[in-house]
Amino acid sequence: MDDLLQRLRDRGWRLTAQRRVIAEVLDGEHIHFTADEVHARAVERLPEISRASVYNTLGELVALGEITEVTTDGRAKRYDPNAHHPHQHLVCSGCGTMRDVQITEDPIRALPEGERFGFTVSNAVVTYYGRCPDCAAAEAVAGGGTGSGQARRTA
Amino acid sequence: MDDLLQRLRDRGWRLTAQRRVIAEVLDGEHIHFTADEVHARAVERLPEISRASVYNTLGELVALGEITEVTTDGRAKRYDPNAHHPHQHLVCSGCGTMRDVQITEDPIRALPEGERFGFTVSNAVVTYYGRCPDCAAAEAVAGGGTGSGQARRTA
DNA sequence: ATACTATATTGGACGAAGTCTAAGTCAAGA
DNA sequence: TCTTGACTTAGACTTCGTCCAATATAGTAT
Repeated sequence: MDDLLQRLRDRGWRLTAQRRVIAEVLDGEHIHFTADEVHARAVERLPEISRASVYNTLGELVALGEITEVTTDGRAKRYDPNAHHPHQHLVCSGCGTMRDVQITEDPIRALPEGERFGFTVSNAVVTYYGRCPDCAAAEAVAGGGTGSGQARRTA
Repeated sequence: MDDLLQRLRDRGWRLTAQRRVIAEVLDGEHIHFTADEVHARAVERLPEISRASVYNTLGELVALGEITEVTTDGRAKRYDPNAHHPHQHLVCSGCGTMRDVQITEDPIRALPEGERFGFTVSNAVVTYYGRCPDCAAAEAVAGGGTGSGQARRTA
């Protein structure tokens, strides 16, 4: 973590209390927080920190390659501190929880030359969706619906 | 397209002018529109159609499996009418263009049992990122910058 | 053809997520 | 210590999407 702060200082970052706290929050957990979650935890240590600073700092860390932005569905972006080890994500379509996973093959090899349309393909993001044990259990209790949820609003 | 409307009627859909127009818009193009783009095009044919109806109808079509919702970045969701042929997406990180692509392997098989953490994995989404020929050419002309741009806001 | 009713539509209020701005603050170097 | 440009802040604003009560209407029964 000190590594992170040192790297940032080396790149000309001004080290403010806000940035330090945000770095600490990201470092402490292996969870992928949303910006609001980062803010909530930062506030515990530095009550006057603003949402804008959290957004600014997260954006800068992404631009510097220190963290990765993950957009799974239409919900809030999540920030993945584990940017230095390539991995994919497994997301619960019930509650949105996200886990890092390692896969056994390079997905880029599954894309044949004839399907590249002249693109220079540099990156593949694989996201797995499913139900986490908790949500699966909650569903089993709630009764045997199809599980896809919310086919129609109830007006 | 009549197929689509027929399928929907068979499933008990009430066929309204609004739904017909939305289906027509989706059918006409191979582009993946946002909800607002769908609305804009629907308004041309049925000026009084509301945003709410577009959102409702798109949501229902997704729930019925007739179209697919695609979220690439944190922006508006896009709707992919090509839901009956499984495919993945190739996105240009320069201009955002998106193409449908077919891959040769089932990505779910690349996720070992030990990496599933008790989840019931039902779906895998692969998104390839790269440069389309146009953007690559533009870069070559513009000179050798890193191209990732915008490291810091200029206050 | 008419009436009926569950379902669909509408506009607008509301909410979540994120961006922007102008004014004030402060870390780091001279 | 002084200076200054980078950083932070509050809050207005934008975008995307959802929800609601009131109204309209497709499809069916009569």
